[in-house]
Amino acid sequence: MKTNNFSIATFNVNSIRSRLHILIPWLEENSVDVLCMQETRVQDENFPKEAFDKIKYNVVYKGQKSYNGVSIASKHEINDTAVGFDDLENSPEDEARLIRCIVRDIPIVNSYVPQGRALDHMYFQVKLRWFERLKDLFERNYSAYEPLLWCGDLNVAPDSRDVYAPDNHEDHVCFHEDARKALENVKSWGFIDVFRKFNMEPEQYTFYDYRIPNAVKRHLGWRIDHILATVPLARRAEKAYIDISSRLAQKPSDHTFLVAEFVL
DNA sequence: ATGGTCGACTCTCGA
Repeated sequence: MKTNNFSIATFNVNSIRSRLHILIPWLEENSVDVLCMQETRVQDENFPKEAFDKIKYNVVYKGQKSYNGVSIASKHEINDTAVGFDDLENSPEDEARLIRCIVRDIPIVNSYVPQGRALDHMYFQVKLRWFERLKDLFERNYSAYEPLLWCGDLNVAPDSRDVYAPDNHEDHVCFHEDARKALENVKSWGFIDVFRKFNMEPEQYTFYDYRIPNAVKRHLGWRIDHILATVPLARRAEKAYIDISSRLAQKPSDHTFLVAEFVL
């Protein structure tokens, strides 16, 4: 029976208006229940909602001019949408990086974690703090013993399998020990890496830098996009996989689709 | 070898 199946995907679109030619056909073909998007890079008044209306997807979003921006699309009703953190530090940028909702009674948190720029940059501290604030948000609003999905571009490769030439990237903001520990600390609240549950091999990447020639062919990528689930949901996961079609397309995104499927 | 390419928007920035 199909009725108890639940599928979710995450995709850093790197400008949603420039990626509709990939995004809309992909949704029609893959028909996931939920798609979490990051880096929409569009203000709310200019969000291409009609494209989702046409294929019968509901969509919620929060963006900023030129940078950041997050969105969740679903074939189902989207309930209890909220943006940003529920803390005193919350800023407009946070709201364009964090959106959450409930679909089919499953809470979904979609985040575009700050990249950090450089180890000695103030923004790297902002990044580390972001993971602490996420953990606080999970503790305040959710239970590790109930279904919950945390998806998005987390800008961290969790271990040495998740980046090419790991020895050369120990001082990179997406692989530095402090960044990996910050992610690990949030995971320790009660998340399972759904992709890793099914795929143990190294070199399975969700991001390939535009600036590296033939990065896909040469396996020069990063696994920085993630789908994490609390234990009661993770144990219902059936499969998870990376769909690289978006990186191979004409006018590709630098990120791929990441998909997870559950039997509820 | 320490670059490269995109996208949005100014003539540069962020990834």
